[in-house]
Amino acid sequence: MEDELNAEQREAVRYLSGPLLVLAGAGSGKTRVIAYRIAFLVRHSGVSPHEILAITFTKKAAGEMRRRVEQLLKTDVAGMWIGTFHSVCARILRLYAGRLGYRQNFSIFDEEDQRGLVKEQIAELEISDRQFPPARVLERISALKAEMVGQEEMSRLAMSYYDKAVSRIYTAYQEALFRSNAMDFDDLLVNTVRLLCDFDDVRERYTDRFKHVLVDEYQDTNHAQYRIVAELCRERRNLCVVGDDDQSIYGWRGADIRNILEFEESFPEAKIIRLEQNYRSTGLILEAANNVIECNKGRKGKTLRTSNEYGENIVLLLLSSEEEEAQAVAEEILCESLERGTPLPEIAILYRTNAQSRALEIALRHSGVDYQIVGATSFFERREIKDILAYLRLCLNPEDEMSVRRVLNVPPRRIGRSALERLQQAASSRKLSLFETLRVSEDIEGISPGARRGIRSFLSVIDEFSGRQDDDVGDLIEAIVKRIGYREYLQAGSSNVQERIENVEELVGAGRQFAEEDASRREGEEPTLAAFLNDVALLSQIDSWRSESEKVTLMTAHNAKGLEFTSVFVTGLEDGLFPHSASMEDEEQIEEERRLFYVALTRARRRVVLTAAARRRRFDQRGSTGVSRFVREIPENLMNTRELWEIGGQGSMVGRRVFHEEFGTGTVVAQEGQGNAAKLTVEFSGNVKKKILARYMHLETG
DNA sequence: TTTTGCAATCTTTTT
DNA sequence: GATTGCAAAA
Ligand SMILES: Nc1ncnc2c1ncn2[C@@H]1O[C@H](COP(=O)(O)OP(=O)(O)OP(=O)(O)O)[C@@H](O)[C@H]1O
Repeated sequence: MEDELNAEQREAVRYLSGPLLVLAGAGSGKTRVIAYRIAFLVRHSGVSPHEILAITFTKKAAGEMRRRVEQLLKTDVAGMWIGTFHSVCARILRLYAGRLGYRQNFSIFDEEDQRGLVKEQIAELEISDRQFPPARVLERISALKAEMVGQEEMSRLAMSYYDKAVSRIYTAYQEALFRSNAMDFDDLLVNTVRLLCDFDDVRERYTDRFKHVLVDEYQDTNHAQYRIVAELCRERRNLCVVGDDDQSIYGWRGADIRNILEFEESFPEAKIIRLEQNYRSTGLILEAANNVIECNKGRKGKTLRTSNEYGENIVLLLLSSEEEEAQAVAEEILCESLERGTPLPEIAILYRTNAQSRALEIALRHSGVDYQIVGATSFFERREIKDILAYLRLCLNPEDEMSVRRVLNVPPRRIGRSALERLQQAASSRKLSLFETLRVSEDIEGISPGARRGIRSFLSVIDEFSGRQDDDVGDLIEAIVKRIGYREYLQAGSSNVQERIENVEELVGAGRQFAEEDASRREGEEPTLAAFLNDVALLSQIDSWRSESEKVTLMTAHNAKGLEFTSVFVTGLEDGLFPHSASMEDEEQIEEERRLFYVALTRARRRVVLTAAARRRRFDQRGSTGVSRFVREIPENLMNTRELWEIGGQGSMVGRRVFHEEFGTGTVVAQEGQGNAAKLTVEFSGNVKKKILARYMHLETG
């Protein structure tokens, strides 16, 4: 088994004398170290799988890791805990949430729930939601939680008007969550830290159990996650983390790159092993990627070499519009697949923002290239699915206010805005949860008889099914759908009836499958409704992706983290898009964008194609956009540029920066005609104006 | 109360 | 260019 490792990897696999950081660049076999290390521990160090905790970035990565280890050991490792921080925390909290005053069956609020709840608090506090957009406030709250700054601390620290308002919202939000017996994503981490710190017996249970802890993608952990790791390793100190500071791309959601940069300070006796051999990419791709990432400051600094072939140049395609860019990508993919025989699943199209997928989809469909999109609206985010899930959540936890609000009147039960308002008022004046208020709604004035009947019928549904939480999940879903007449409801109203009904059937199927799933994949956990809801709430976008035969994959660069493809297309490489304009004011944020570009480049084994469009339709009318600065950081001799853009393309060139061989750089002030035949009036430096045919100009790329 | 239609606002990335 | 929010009509 060990001959599939190089000397440094082997050292990392075998090192057993305390905290270990494997710090290494892209494609250097870090993830492989984790898998082999687990196998090594089990086979040669007498560690039982049951005593190992491994953290991956996604559920999908966890599944692959488990499979890899089982392949190496040729036995199953059912007892090993492997999953994301969030799923591991949820599992611990299912047992111990009671210690923190929650009830066992707490709900996990997804982003939509969170936003709704924040919004509600803002309204209740009579704060302007124009001045404090819920999404921004939520971002802020989430960042605070990731940093483990509690409400009390925040209210003490808040000095500015803005922070004081955020602090009040934060407090109200936490109280509302607690009233709903619910946790958001951040609470899962924060509450686990509290549990491990404040309850010795709980901590001991897990520190006794987990003799070894391993963490992949350590560069994207936040402070709360660091605390969890630190608590779990407090005594044994058998910790192995792997990561690459140059691939830290989640700073914007609270990930703290210092976790990896300052690992030695946190764990003073730590050993650091560097891997310098890249097994994934061609020499040229690596050289390009290295040149880009070297523009960042404050790095650990790493060497990365490869003995793979040097390979072919990167291709840079410059197009006039988003549509042409997409078409060019589609054509290039057809070529590649026909001429070189690259299988479509070995090709990925990456982009900065999800919105970019649209044009690509149209072009691919047009060219008859099958594709698969990661992200977008996933199955479990569809309205009909979330409706049913809300009922399931209520079976376990009727205090879940967001779910009550979601489905109290779905299907319609004549409980409209006025009735809901009454209920809400009564709830807050009597200090009851919304659900409890429903129970006593008979004594509440101003509710129409129809609405009263609706409330009774809603309550009877919930009562009926909360007694049946132990049913097979699939059966339970089917029974609920029947009981509330959900199919009929869909049939009567909405668009896409067929599709929606099929989705409901698929959910029933997913429930059945969950109930039957073999125990090893669940690490010995029972297939309870709570476990099902956990799973669903904590799915990540990439989890639904399986490399499918004869399909190219489209996804954001973020989702491509950790993956590899023979051929990678990185699209939309314009200043303002990648790097994104929202990140362009701040040097640190630009560096994160650069790391993201580095991640994108290093996904490729053999071929990289970069594309940019001169014009792009966007509602927030971006001004002059040139080719991304990141592209210009790649040495020119490593790229073959194909300028396929028509300089005067469709639409106006006025305001664009252009370049002329003789006169240099200027700005277009007027245009007659279209395409390369257009006559452009260009103002060059020193107020020199010239009228020149577009075909003699170049679009300024920088 | 529900449905429909228009308007405003928004997208950067996601567990 | 779509989704969500709000107002008016049924
Ligand atoms: N010692 C080795 N010999 C041959 N191939 C290897 C070796 N180690 C790793 N690889 C291969 O190199 C590729 C990258 O490995 P892996 O995904 O573990 O790297 P990584 O450092 O986690 O990458 P990244 O940080 O870019 O996600 C994989 O295809 C893996 O199979």
